[in-house]
Amino acid sequence: MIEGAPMNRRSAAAERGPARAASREQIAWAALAISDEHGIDSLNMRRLAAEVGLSPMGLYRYFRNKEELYEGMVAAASEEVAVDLPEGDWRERIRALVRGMRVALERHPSAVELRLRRPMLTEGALRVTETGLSALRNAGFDRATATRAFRTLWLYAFASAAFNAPRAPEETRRLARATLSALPPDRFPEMTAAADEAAATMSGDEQFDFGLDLLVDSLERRLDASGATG
Amino acid sequence: MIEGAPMNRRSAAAERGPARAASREQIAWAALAISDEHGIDSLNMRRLAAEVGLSPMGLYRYFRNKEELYEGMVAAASEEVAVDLPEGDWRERIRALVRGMRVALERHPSAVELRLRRPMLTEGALRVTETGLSALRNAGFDRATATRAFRTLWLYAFASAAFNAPRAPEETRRLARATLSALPPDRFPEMTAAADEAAATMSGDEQFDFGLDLLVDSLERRLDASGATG
DNA sequence: ACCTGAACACCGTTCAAGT
DNA sequence: ACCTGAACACCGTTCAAGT
Repeated sequence: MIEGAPMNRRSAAAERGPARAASREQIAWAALAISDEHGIDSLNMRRLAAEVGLSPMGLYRYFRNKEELYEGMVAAASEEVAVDLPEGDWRERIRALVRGMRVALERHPSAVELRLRRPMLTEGALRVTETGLSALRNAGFDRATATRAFRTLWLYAFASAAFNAPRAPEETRRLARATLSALPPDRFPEMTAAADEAAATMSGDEQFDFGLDLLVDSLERRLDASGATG
Repeated sequence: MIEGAPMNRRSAAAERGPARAASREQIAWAALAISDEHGIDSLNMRRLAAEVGLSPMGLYRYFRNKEELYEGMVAAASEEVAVDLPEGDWRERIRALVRGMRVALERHPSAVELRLRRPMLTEGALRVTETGLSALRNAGFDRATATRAFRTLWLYAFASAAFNAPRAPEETRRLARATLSALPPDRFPEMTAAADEAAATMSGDEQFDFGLDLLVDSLERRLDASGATG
């Protein structure tokens, strides 16, 4: 929960209209649901208002404008990242956190798109960073390295959710495979030969873990090196 | 050049109107310029038409609809990635390519945003991938590893351009620093202590190179390992 | 055949009018 | 004081009317 939003409206006038909205947060979730399913451009105030049982203008009591609604959506989505990490090895802890980020972000592609437009320092997002920094610091990284490392992992999770999670993975792969193998081999020798492999890298757990392992392996190596030196 | 667009309109009726558009590509570049500077939402057909000296409806002779204009913009931006790599060490070659991607993408933030909505297999983009795959294959990676590795590097370049290149870097850092250091230290001990370091990771070459080195170092290690084994 | 202005169906938001 | 419907200033795109 981000703030003490009014949760007591429903009892007052519940029967009228469909699914009457009770709070900023509930409206933000409804907005997320619409734009995750139909695309961010299909979210409009009139549609959202109907969804939560308000007049279009009624929304402006909860959000000053659409931009503020967007902020609420990002805040809602970032609440969903799991921050209870397994005990034990720091590599497994950080891997679990980054995997959890990706899962949550893939569920809310529109939140990723909104985050792209402007950094949003919501409490949910800060909690994730705090958890990641803490895991890395406890592993033995100095403060500067830990912050740079977490930012890199954070970027990787966002990138995977943003670019490696198409709405229709199978269709995307098929299209990519067809396009690549139809290229002129004299100018695109590698891609025509690797059409299948390239299509396979455009989504999926295997690709995600490949990159995550690259990052974590390097970090481990640096930690060992600094431990040997200092 | 992506296709043989008509380049000979200017001579026909050049004097009328400001900067009369001569081709699909020139219009796409004008659209990129507008949306890179003022944000993708500020790009509209009426404004673009005025910019290139056409009536609003005149644009529809070049692009069937706005979506097709978007495609043209992504195609134009991907032409700008440098694919002439330095001779020598594969690590320097691949680093140069990924750095070049980031530079080009940062110049065209709106193209990154558009690419997010849908994969776009333009010739310029495919040329970049072909170059990267070729560099990795020549270094000795097998086909499957080379494609997964390039996809990871590709993701990293896009993520850096998308999330680590704010329109106003200094203001973003200042805001982040202020927000983080104002957090309650009992619940956010790491972030309040690392506010300066965290703000520094939100943009800049140092952060970019940190992550790029993590990836390239790991790849080098795998190459050595596979060479020792096979 | 080519181009265009008026028009239509939207959408975010203001504002005066309701209770 | 709270809510809302009409209205305004947009925007993408259709379509009939111009040349």
